[in-house]
Amino acid sequence: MKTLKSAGPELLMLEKTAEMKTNQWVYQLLRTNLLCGKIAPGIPLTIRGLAEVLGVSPMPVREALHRLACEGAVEAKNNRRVIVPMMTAEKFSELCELRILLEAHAAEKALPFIREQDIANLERIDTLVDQAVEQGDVESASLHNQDFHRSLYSANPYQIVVPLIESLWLQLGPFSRIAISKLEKIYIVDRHAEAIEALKQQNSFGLRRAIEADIRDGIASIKTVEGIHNYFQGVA
Amino acid sequence: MKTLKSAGPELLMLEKTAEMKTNQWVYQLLRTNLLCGKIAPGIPLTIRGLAEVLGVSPMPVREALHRLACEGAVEAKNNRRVIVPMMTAEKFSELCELRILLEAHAAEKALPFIREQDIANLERIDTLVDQAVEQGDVESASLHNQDFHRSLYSANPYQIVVPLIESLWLQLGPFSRIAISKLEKIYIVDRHAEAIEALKQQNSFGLRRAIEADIRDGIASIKTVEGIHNYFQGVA
DNA sequence: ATCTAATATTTGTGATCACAATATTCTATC
DNA sequence: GATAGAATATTGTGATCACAAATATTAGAT
Repeated sequence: MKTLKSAGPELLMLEKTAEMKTNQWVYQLLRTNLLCGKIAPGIPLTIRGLAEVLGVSPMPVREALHRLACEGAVEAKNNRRVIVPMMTAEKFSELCELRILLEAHAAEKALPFIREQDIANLERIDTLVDQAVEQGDVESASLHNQDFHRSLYSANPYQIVVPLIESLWLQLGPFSRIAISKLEKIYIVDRHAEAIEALKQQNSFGLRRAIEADIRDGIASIKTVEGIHNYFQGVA
Repeated sequence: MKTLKSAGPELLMLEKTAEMKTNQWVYQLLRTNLLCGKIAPGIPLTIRGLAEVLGVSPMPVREALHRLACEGAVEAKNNRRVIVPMMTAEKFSELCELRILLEAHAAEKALPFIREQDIANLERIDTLVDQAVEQGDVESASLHNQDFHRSLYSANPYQIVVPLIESLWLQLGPFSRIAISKLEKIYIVDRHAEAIEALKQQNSFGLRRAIEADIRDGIASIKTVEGIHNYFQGVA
């Protein structure tokens, strides 16, 4: 049986800062690795195995795995095995549709709360995305892109939808990264710029369109990736 | 300070069946009590306190509370206190909008997968709702109503959206119950019947409309409840 | 050599303990 | 009497252990 331990410590490590609690560190670390696709679908994740690799007690790992299962990032089988779920074409399609549905709604709901400083902040983040893409820093680009979306939606103080959206991102796993990495720079800049322009004009419909297009561009770019089909049906 | 323990063991108890694991029992019990509104907003929930009331070790309670926090049913403050979140008018409104958005989508996506036996099953569940409402059994009516919606959406085997919807129900907490309890019987029957009729005719648009109307009816009925404003802003 | 049964290992869960951080209560001072 | 500070109690977290269930491995029989 192939396990994570036998597959080698292929985990991307995050350094644990002092003020950070262990459970948060483990959670963030596993979350990041799942989003990167570092942990292949089908490989069983065990509490003790991960605890040993990370050098912590099983307790924080237990907690993090439960939370990730709750968010849909990992799947708790009834054999009481925890694995990274397989991706299927249908599941991928449904996740993308839900992203568009929820993020367009979230953007529209955030619009009335957007102040000048929020727009300035979004422009700053967009610059960071731009720079990261230019430098080919996929990790940063993906991170800042998510930050752009989250910052926009979070302008609405009555927040229900952002956690739901983040759950979708988690379930999309490595695909959100792939989208960013393969995307021509101009696309991202365009869509984000369009969104910012719509914000300035208080143009609700334009904002929806910009966000929807941003997501669709990402999806379209994924389909151009060579050998992307290997990511489906669990073939790592 | 008013705590759960000092407030008395006002918890609605579920009996723990043998094949049920302790953590599931605790989770279901707390979940049910939150949906009933048995636990008032603002009251701090402590691991040890609940463990003592339930007669279990702190460990399953710790797990259940973390999961409920992840689902938005309880709120983990940074003081590391866990409380039932307050309901505000804006939050309530946003939750209802998201319910309509997601459930209409879910219904539409389920439609192509609906078989004859699914329709028969939905009709059976609807009868149960009907009976429960007739007998004034709010608990059963609420349960069967949720079952109706969940069964409909779950016909789609590529399920992403149902957990998101269930999270919304949890965050709406006691309100979903109130809606059922105060609703004139005829309304529910009508909307569910409309939905079933649309299913039979493979009428996607009609199905959306029926589901949306069903949810809106519930919301409308809530607003007629005497003293409903006490449920907002945390006044228990 | 292959299939089955028994053994051994691994795994998740639940319980208990230690500890640091937070909250609460008590006390001294003005 | 009110307020600030100290002492006390409570809480969540992390670690370790015991145990039952599930898996993996081995032994035996045909």
